[in-house]
Parts: sequence; C-alpha cells; structure tokens
Amino acid sequence: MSKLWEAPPSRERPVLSVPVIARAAIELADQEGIDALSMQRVAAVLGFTKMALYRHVSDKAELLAVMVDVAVGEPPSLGAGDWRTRLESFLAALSAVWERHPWLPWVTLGDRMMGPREMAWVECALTALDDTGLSGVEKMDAVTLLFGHIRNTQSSGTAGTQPWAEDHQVREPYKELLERHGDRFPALSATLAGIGEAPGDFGRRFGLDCILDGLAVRIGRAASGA
Amino acid sequence: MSKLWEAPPSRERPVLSVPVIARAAIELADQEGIDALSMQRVAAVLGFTKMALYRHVSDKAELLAVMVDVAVGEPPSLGAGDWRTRLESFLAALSAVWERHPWLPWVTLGDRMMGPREMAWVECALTALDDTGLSGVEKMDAVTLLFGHIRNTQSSGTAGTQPWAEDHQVREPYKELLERHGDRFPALSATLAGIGEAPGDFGRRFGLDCILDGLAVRIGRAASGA
DNA sequence: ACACGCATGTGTCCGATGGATACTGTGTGT
DNA sequence: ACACACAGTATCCATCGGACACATGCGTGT
Repeated sequence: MSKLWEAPPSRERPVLSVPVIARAAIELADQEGIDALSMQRVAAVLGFTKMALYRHVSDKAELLAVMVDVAVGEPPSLGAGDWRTRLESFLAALSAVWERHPWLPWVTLGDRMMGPREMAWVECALTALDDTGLSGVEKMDAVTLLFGHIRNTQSSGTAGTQPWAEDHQVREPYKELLERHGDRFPALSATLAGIGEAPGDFGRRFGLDCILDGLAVRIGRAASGA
Repeated sequence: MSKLWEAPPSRERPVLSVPVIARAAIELADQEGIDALSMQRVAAVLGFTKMALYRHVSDKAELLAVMVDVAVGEPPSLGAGDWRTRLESFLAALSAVWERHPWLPWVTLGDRMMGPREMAWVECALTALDDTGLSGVEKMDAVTLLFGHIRNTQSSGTAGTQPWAEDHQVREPYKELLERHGDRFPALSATLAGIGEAPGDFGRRFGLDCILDGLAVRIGRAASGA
C-alpha cells in the first residue's frame, strides 16, 4: 500500500549521484552562466533539496572540480606532423571545448589541483612540443602561454581593453565618447577610425600567430645547436 | 550645546565622498582580496552603515568602476626609443600597478566601459606602436594580447595549468600524484622531472619574448613593403 | 520474520551578501 | 522662523553556502 496506486515512484527524479549532479550543473552553467550556478538551482533542476547534494559532494568547490573534469573530457589525438600543426590542432580542440563550456577556463584559475582529464590535456599539449629541443620549463610555459591566450580571446567575457564588439564594430558608447573626448586620445581615435572589416576571430588568430612565430624562433635556435 | 563639549564632531569619520569611499575600498581589496570586498566591509572601515555608501555610489558595480579608475592612475610617459623598448617600459609600469592592486586586471573582464584613466593606458600602449606600420586592428589586438599576457602571468591567482609554485618548485600534491600515476602522463612527468632552477618571472619573460618576437616579425614585414 | 543500522534525503537555522524603502536629523536659503 | 534637501540610519527582503538534526526506507544478520 505504500506506493500509492503503484504509480511510478517518481517521474523526473534520476536518482542522485555525482555524475548526475555534475551533468546537471554543467548544463546549468552552460545555459545561464557560471554565476547562476548555485546549489539551490542545481538541486531544483534535479527536483531535490539543495542539502541532498551535500550527500554526494562535500561542498561547492568539489562540485566545481568535478564539473571541470567531466566537462573537459578527453584530449584529442594529434596525429603526425611538425610541432606547429600539432599545436594548432590541439588548440582547435581546446577552443571547441571551451566554446561549448565558456565558464570552464575561468573556474580553473586560482591555486588548485588539476583533475586527471585536465592533466591529460596538458600532457597532450606537451607531447606536441616533444621534439622541439625546448627545456622543461620552456615547454610548460609555452603551454601555459597558449592556454592563456585562448582563454583571453574567448568570445565570452574578455572584452577587457577592447572597445569593439565581436565583429570589430566599435561599440556605440565608445563612438559617442570619442566624439566628445577624442582629442584626449589621439592614437586610440585614429586607430578606431581606421579599422575596417575583420573576421570575429582576428584577434585570436593574430595573437596565436605572434606566439607561434616567437616559439619558432626559440625552437629554431634550440635546434641549431644550443 | 549640540556639539558636546565642542569636541571635534567626529574623530575617525572622514566625511563620506566618492573618492574617500573608493580609496577605502581599494585598500580593503589590496589587503584582503577582491572577494572580501563588500559594501558592509567598506562601510565598516569608514565607520558608517553600508547604506550610507549608496548615497554616493549607485551600486557595487559603480563602486568597482570608480575603484578601477582611481587605482590604475596615470599611465607612464614612455620616452624615446624604438617600439620594443617603449612597449617594455609600458609593460613594466603596467605590471607594477597590477602588482600593487592584484585584483585590478580581473575586475575589468566582462563587457564594460573603460574609464578615462584606463583609456589613457590603452592610448599610451598604442602610441608605443605608432610607427610600426601595423594596421589599426593589429595594433589594438597586439595591445590586448600583451595586457592579457601580463594578467595571465600575474603572481596572484593564475596557477591555471601550472603544477608548480612561484619558484618553479613542483608543488607537493603533484609530486605525490605523479609518483602514483606518472605512467599515465609520461611527457608531463618527464617535463617536471627535468625542471631545474628558474627565476620566479621566467614564465612571464618567456611569453613576453615570444610575443614581442612575433610582433617583430610582423612589423618587419610591414616595414619592408606590402 | 523481525529489528536494527546505514545511506539517502528533508527541514530548519545561521551569518553574509547586495539592495529597496522609509525614516530621522541637521544645515542652509529664503 | 520655517521649510526643504540631503546625509546617514534602521528595517526588511531574497539569495547565497553550509551546519545540523531529523525522517525514511532498504538490506542484512539473527
């Protein structure tokens, strides 16, 4: 008699577990941004009380750690080729994942431990630099540099110093502002006045080429005798 | 008779105003980190109720905007020299300010308007690239790239993919982890095993040199025709 | 067959956050 | 002398992460 009318005990309640929670949290963060992620919201999505989550996850930090490792997934296999093309294809894969989960690169910032999947990505990036003759520190720092650049040029949330939108159109408030105070910023005015059409990922491409060219210089130097 | 004993009307209550509030907030953020910054805390430091602040500042976002512009201060004057040395001295100044206010580069991330001082810094950076023959977009993107790199290699809060501390000593938990699972990450293990001494700012220096070399390639290309 | 124990989930409470709103007090201009 | 504008205060609210005490139900040992 317990189960009233023998009704299915609960539609829409997937049985709580760490992966289930993580997936729900990831979906929430993907759709509404990482700031909208609260224990309450995650629990609500799954149809539970927030405190139910704490049975499976010790605190929000742990939830985030799990989310990261689930969301990042497995690194790509780079195939053959020289270090540059292999790096390029690695970074394309990284971009794709970070585009799918825009919050991902930003929650991995502070002092923290990498998860196994995360380490696998770093491992993957390092292998691309295997036969370059770079030292250990240099390899790691190159990888860090590239990760950072991709994160910085992510569409989401890195306007930073850029007075234009994704399509390189100067944003309206800046236009107005420069009309009134343009004389105080001659170089900026001139620069913005002179920009034409540019693809959305021009900044990323430009920076990437700079960095890779710089790496090439060092790698060439390392190859042709210390 | 109102002012009891004609005592100075209030020691330790500097009369509220936007700059006073901003300075207090900056000091708080410098000392306890940006996460410790709340209206309550700022008000408490000054000896007022938190709501008193809202008479002078419309909300926390505006307080942050003011803090940024006050904290960033005036850009340096770069003196003479080629673009590279001028950029270097610009970036040194930027690093110094961001070192003094480690929260500064991180609160300027989302979509937002730059303040006048902030724009002056961008202006300053652009002038360093004045006679390089780079296009407008390229100049802006170069500046963005460099700002981003300095931010990424700031001591505070950018461990990210780096398994070592500031002195390039591999952090303890990673050592332990690689002892147990090192075989899953051969390249990473090898890389970390092989790192020796390196100055704290090696990563920043390395990345900076890469970027500047890459820029040099483009600038040389722009100069010699095309 | 029965009862106990543990895992899982619930309800309630706490301090802190950003912010709205209504109030009080005081200084100044007419 | 009086009214008004403004600076600061007192309350209130929803939301956050999290602690803790409780309910509930299933599996297992006897």
